[in-house]
Amino acid sequence: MLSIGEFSKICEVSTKTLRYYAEIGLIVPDEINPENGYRYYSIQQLKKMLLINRLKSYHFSLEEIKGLLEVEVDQYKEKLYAALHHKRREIENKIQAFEYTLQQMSNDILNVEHGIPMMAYLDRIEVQLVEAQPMNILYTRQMMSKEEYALGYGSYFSSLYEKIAIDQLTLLGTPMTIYHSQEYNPTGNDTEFAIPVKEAVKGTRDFSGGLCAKAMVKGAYSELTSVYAKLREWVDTEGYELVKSPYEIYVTDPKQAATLEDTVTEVYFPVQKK
Amino acid sequence: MLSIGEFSKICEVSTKTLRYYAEIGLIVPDEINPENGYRYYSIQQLKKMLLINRLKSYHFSLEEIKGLLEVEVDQYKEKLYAALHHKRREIENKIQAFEYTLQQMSNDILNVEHGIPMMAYLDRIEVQLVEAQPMNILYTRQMMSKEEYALGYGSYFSSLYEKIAIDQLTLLGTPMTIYHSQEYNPTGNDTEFAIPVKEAVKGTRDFSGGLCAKAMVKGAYSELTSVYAKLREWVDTEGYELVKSPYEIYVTDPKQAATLEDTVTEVYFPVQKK
DNA sequence: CGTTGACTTTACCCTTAGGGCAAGGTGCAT
DNA sequence: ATGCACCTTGCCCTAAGGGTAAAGTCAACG
Repeated sequence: MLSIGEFSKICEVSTKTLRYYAEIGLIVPDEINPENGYRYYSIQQLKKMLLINRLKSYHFSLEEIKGLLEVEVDQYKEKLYAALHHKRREIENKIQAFEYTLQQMSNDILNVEHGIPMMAYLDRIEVQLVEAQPMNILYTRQMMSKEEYALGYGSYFSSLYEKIAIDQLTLLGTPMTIYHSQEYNPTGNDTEFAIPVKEAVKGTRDFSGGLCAKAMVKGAYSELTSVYAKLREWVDTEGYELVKSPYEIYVTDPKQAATLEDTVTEVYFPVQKK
Repeated sequence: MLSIGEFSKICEVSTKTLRYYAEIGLIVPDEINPENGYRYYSIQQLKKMLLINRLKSYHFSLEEIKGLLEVEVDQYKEKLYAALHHKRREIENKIQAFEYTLQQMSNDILNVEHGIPMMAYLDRIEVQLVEAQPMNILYTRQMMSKEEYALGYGSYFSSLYEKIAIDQLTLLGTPMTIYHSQEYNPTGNDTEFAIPVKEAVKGTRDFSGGLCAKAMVKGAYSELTSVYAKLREWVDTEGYELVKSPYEIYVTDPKQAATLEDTVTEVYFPVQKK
């Protein structure tokens, strides 16, 4: 039997950590002296502790590790296998996210190097008041979570284009997205994908148009939230109010644009004077 | 002036977050109604808030962001530039660390696929009692933190080899490291790098040898801590005690070994019967 | 046998970046 | 006047321990 100090030195974890692990039931000393409360660990527990350390180094949470260690023997192998694969995916995703961050950063670093303040582009966003023409649109509408958003964005337009091709409809504009949810809801947003067409067949509807505050975004979508902020600010300070769902028009088809830099998106806020 | 709710919707942050930011002084509403405590944000604060959001997306902590925003105008550009570069390095390091983790994991995943328990290698570590021969070693000794460790590990041996070449000394063995610190200290450890040589010139000393518990590690160093654990366990259960500093001998010169898999390291614990 | 120093115990507060909930006060529209 | 949406403060919660304090315990040394 090893005292907590000996055990901690062998495993290279602090005694504090060992007490914490005992508290949460991750690894409880094999023996506790009932007189003085001293913890004693067995040699067999060494292997368990080293396994915990390894799983920790793989970024498993203590909760996850505990769950894994409590699995019955006959399921242990499968569960461990699944957990490792799942964690690997998680880490790969984190790496991807970090790499995306690096990309975003590099843009701002370039700007700052050239003496351009990071948020300077905000002042270059121009808002205009325009009268949007009513149209007939082919549409599909559903709730979308943030993940589906990045994933299936293109596929909805694809199915619309497919229908246009099959029914031999006449294109009258570029694709657009209409955001029907009042506020941003992380669990899901009521989103409509649409393409203007000439023929008023089934699956199409009127899109009413009207007075709109309009802003243009060139390049990456990452600045879109800022454009929304800018539009809302404009609507507020100019004494208008939002009366229908905001929408975006993808002037250059994202699938066709050679580089991301060339894409042009227009954001519309249907408004009226307060 | 915008109420906290309006401001929060425009910037896409929660009101809770805005109150928290006011509390820590990151962004304080331009006006607070002294009668009812209502917070009112100005249009100008929008840009600041959007900048905060962007810096947050670059994984700056709120503390760091606050520091950046408080910098005087004449230093702002340089500080921001430095901070962005520094953060980029941090993220690159994180990616590297994650990629290293993936490598480590892949090994265990393979094992589990083949039905080998993850910690099975522990049982294959063999500990022997050996009598180490006394030697004469050329040495250099200093405190090393964990970072220096990974960094300058090779350079210390390089300088020893250089001395051997210049003074035309005769090599009698492969390089070794002696750990003089009793316990692992994160801030720095008393570490000695040495190479056995024939000639007892200045810069060399006697290395006394004696009874040792010895274990061998093949391949990656990542399992070294387990080997230390195993050795300590062995020393404990067999009734020995550590009497001098543990040391490692790199049987295959790390610089020469074609692949990491081929490297062989021996770990020695000088012991005596209790 | 007594004392000292090393080791151990529990208990409490601290960390990040807010989320959740409750109780109570306000502003605006009907 | 009433209702409802909005706002306020205050308290407790998160993950994985670190730091410190006060008090009890162990083993070795003289």
